[in-house]
Amino acid sequence: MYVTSPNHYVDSDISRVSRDFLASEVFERAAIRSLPEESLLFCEGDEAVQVYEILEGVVRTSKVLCDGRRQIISFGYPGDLVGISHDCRYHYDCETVSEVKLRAHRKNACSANSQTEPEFCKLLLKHTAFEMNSMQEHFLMLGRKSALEKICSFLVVLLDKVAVEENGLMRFQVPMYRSDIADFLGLTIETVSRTITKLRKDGVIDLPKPNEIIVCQPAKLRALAERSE
Amino acid sequence: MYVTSPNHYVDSDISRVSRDFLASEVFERAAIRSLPEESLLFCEGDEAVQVYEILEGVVRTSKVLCDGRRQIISFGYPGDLVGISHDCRYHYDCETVSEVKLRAHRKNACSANSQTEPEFCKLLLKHTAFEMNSMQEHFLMLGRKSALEKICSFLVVLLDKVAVEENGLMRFQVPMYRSDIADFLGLTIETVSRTITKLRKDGVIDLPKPNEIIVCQPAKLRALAERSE
DNA sequence: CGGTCCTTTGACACGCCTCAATTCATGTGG
DNA sequence: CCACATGAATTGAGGCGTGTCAAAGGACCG
Repeated sequence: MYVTSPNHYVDSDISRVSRDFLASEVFERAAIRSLPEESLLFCEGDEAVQVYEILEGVVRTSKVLCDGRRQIISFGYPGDLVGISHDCRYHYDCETVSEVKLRAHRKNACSANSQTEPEFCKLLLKHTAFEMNSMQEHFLMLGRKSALEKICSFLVVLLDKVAVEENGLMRFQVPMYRSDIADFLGLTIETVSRTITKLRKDGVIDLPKPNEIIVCQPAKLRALAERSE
Repeated sequence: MYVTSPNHYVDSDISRVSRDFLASEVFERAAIRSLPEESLLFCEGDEAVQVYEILEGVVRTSKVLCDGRRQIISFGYPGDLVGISHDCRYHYDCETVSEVKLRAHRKNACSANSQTEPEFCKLLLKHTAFEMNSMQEHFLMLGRKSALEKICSFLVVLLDKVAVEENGLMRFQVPMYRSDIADFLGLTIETVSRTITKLRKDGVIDLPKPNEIIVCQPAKLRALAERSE
């Protein structure tokens, strides 16, 4: 999952398409695995044999600098693929945020044969090309948005992705820690917390629990995601 | 071109591979075009018919927010591909930085047929997967590095990519404006200028002209790219 | 020589970070 | 069922890095 601005040209069915296609029997039977929360799926540098498809739960992909600074690349939700590699090495870490169920496909961009598996290659291509668009949107946010805009953009994405209506209000879970959000948005934990508190005090959102958000004013949240004032 | 940290697993031949392969006669004869500096190649939203391969010169790809804030996604150097799209729309602008010669290929990720052109699809896949790695490195920089680290990382990439030795010192051109560098690194023009001046005063680099850099202490430059002090 | 555009430099403000303490949520053992 | 421990989230005070605004310098060109 990447934080994207509203004026993008989304092929909104790509993840569904991916899921259906991978779930089909075109390829070898894929192994389904379950992992508890906060467990490591793979590391930067590991041999990238498999591509993983998230079926349930949330994962995070990240890179770290030698001094410990971390940048979370993306949060992977059901339907997302992680681990695609062009050279049979993973270039980032992947860990579970919550309990996760996933399907492992024993082919990758490097090992797939374009002659015998053209459809698989085309699927991976569409997926990576689509993901690149999302990453480009995320660039804009990391490089050019304020803390408030970043947090609001992040919440808007979750709102559109996983929120459920309840008494006319949209409610959703935030399964990741504040530190994950901070490392995803290029902020500190404290700034994330302060910004969320500000949104709560302004009546834009409500926080029944730290990991649960109710959006009281979705339009305002979306507006704040675009410009600071 | 993305700013990358040194501890990445690079298939350093990918751009050469791309160039050789696309230059071959496997596909239809591709049109070669020349463009003057500061001209528009395509816009976000345009129909993405073609993929472009840079032969000479430098291009920049960028996205802009409605209020004018801009983020440069990448600088494209000879051997790079720009314009790959999964849904036949370009999702960013592409302009020339210098005079540019390029080859236009009349196929894209969306229009290519994986059955009849498996090699082309595989090539695009390898290219996009490779570029995703570079973008992930760039995330780390945008989100977690200081101005000094950003500038040094940027200069190190140029050093490794285009510098030539002269009297035992590495020298290279910086074809883009300070504003381009600023929008690429998520800084302001003034901060870019101040940081470059600091590097000059510290004796790490020399600036015979604003657009020409001599690296006096490459090791120190590389060290500064990793940690602020 | 004058105009234009880019770059550099300076003064100042402010947003976010740092460090530290407090509050809160959750789980455990008595 | 309630103290206590643990780890996360929140809140506060203060400093620093980078942005903002403005002006000066420099390169290039007609």
